[in-house]
Amino acid sequence: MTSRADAEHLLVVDDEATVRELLSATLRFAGFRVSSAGTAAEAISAATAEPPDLVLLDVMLPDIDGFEVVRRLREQRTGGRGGPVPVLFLTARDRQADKVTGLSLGADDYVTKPFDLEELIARIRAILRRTGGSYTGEITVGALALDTEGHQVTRDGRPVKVSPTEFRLLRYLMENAGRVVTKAQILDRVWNYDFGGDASIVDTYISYLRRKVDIGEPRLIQTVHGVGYVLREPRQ
Amino acid sequence: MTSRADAEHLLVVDDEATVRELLSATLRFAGFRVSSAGTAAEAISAATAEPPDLVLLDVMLPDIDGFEVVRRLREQRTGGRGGPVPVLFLTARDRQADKVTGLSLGADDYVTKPFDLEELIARIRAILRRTGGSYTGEITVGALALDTEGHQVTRDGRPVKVSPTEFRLLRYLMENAGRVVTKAQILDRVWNYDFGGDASIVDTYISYLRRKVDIGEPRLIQTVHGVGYVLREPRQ
DNA sequence: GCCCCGTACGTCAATCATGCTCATGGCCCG
DNA sequence: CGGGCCATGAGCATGATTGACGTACGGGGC
Repeated sequence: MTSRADAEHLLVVDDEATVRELLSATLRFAGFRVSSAGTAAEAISAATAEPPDLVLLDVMLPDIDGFEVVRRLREQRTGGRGGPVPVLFLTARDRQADKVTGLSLGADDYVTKPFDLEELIARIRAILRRTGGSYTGEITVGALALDTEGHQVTRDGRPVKVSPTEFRLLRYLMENAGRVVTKAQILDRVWNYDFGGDASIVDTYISYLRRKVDIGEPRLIQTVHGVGYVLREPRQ
Repeated sequence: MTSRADAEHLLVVDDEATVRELLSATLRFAGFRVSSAGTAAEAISAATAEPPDLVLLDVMLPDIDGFEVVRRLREQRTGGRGGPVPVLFLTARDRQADKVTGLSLGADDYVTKPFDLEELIARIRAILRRTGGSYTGEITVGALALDTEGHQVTRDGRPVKVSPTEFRLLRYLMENAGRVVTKAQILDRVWNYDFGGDASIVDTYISYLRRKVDIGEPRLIQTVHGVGYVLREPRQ
């Protein structure tokens, strides 16, 4: 799944190496191709070398500010698909956010640090979808459909009401349909990274999901004893 | 959705880089192609290079005043569609407004800073519509219809009286029908960008709207717990 | 033209209602 | 027997609603 040649190409720009690496690793795992840069100058040359489909940009950089970077990127129309590169801003939660808030309404979006990685990936996909990428807002497995933009789940076309956590869990399972995911992976991706509780919460939520969305035959959410869970359509 | 080659082309002229970026990002997201300029001289050369369909012009520029810019733009008949370029003036709320009002130059319009972005986009579309664009002034979702030009809302054909803020909120929800929008997004787009208050005001206005326009079945304004709100027609 | 008043609107805070999250623990299956 | 399943309920976060207050605006009287 990682780094296919046709995968979307992201450019991560942040001066903190830790953040940069965390992001790069996560995004690569999520199936993107990722470059990174620690300064504005690096960012611009990287974008010139290989035009990204999306730039993740820390607003506060050591050399010049993020807005200036955006301007320069756009001057060179470095968008991987022809148009201006969309930019997702990374910003601290303080008042800097306000400025960016205004700035970021739309193709440009923003997230405040510390951010939730699932959330981040969702935003990235939303932007790519809007700017002509190949993502559709809908994932389908068997009779189940999940609309990420509308936050709606349907089974055989009928809407099913699910809570936010249930939604995130189901989305994760559907994104990884056919692949077994461990409880640890689920905890990492679906719950906040600072979640302190017990992993058995995953059992509980799997149970909730089964009751709500997996009541018909065939069963889609399957347990792999001692390993984890997998959502798949049994072979026909 | 962004920046198709056939999208309307706007030119943003403002000497404050922040405002310029704010506008550019927002308008790009709204589907326009956008150029920008920080001075009158830049504006004129940009308009010559690629004739815009509409100019957004700050009245107070460092080099020469906005009206002079308009005169020069029109001398060169730089309108993207043949006629004189329509201009949307950006002005402070104080005395400047009167001057612009007095101008009353046909297709032109003005907004006072601080403006809310939804309002701005609506005005832009209104002008483009008048000058030959393709936008219609009406949005419909289910039994609800909203006339962006006449500032009128009807439910099953019967008019509903809504306040200005209620109108902007409903318009935003209708423009994003089927997509969940967070309270933060609503605050960003529906309230002035310098609104400092609490996000709970959104709840309040949702409540107002429901009482006024969402009293029949099926309910169109739905709450997505922990995420935001969405206006949609339930599946049939 | 000026002032006064009433209405409408926007904002905030308090209260109430909802429903979500998560720990616990008993039972069952592999 | 360990791992998984799921019912239960406490505590908490979120949302809905309403009332109160301040202000802007418009109309009418002087």
